[in-house]
Amino acid sequence: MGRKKVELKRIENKSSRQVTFSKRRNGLFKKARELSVLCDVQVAILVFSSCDKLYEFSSVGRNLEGPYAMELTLGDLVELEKQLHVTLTHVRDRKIQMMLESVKSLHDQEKMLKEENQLLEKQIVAMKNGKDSDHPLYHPPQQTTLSLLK
Amino acid sequence: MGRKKVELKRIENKSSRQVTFSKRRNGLFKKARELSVLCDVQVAILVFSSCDKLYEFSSVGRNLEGPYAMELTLGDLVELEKQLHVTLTHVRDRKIQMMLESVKSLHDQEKMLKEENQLLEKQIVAMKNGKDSDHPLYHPPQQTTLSLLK
DNA sequence: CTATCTATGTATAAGTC
DNA sequence: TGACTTATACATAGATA
Repeated sequence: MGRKKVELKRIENKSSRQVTFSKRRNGLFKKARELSVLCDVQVAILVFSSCDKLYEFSSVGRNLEGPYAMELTLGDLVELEKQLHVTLTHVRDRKIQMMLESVKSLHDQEKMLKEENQLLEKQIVAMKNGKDSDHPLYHPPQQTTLSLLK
Repeated sequence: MGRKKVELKRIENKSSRQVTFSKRRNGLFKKARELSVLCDVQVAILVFSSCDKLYEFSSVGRNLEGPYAMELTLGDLVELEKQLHVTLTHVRDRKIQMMLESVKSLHDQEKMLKEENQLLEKQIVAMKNGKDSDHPLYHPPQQTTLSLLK
């Protein structure tokens, strides 16, 4: 849509890529706004530049102008939450996955540590049984030791 | 962009609204794809029709096609992580927060368990020193016990 | 970088099948 | 319903300031 037909591949020249980004981003948002209004739908767009910037567009709140603006859009929040959930799911979010794995790993480690504790306690019991009873002995607390180490 | 200039307001005729929705939605997604490719950015679009349908577009995974698909884009992960962070911050995502708390809690518990283990080992050492040396004793492995419990 | 200009490529509203 | 067609409106690449 310009003087020349543009090839569909990454624009290598940095500055013209930046210019194109700015132009087309605005164009995209405009189209989104139009779609939202014309067809009475909600549109949200997230654009992540390769640097670190986030550009967002959202039609949420489109109908919230005027006297009802302050009415607190609980529905909108719920909607956003749904949207986010879907986004996260569909964008194959790796972070969630990594965190889930992290959690799992921690659970595993926790389990191992608990087993180790049991082993050590058994060791202690075994040693206790194998010696004189007048020795000062370790009495495992009835509560879990965890709470004591708090 | 058609035979007539269109007014920017909700299209009242249901069927032409549907037609326009379909056309413009595709157009929007195409534009998004182009923006994504040309400017090397990631774009996600969510469209919620007034009924209950969700239409999505996402450029994530754009660079994972072809022979390099398996090369694992660490950069993409980092990117996603950054993006996600920003997104989550912006949209005040609860899920991540809960997971982070869960992770923290597990870390805390892990720390406590480790401390407990140390305490128990000290106990054992103390008991060992307080008795005859010809007793069959527990020898803490040089490797971490964790690996043994694997 | 930001803004504007304009030739040209695209998107799409209606129309037609 | 879609799938094409076509006339037009719109978006925008490159140039220029």
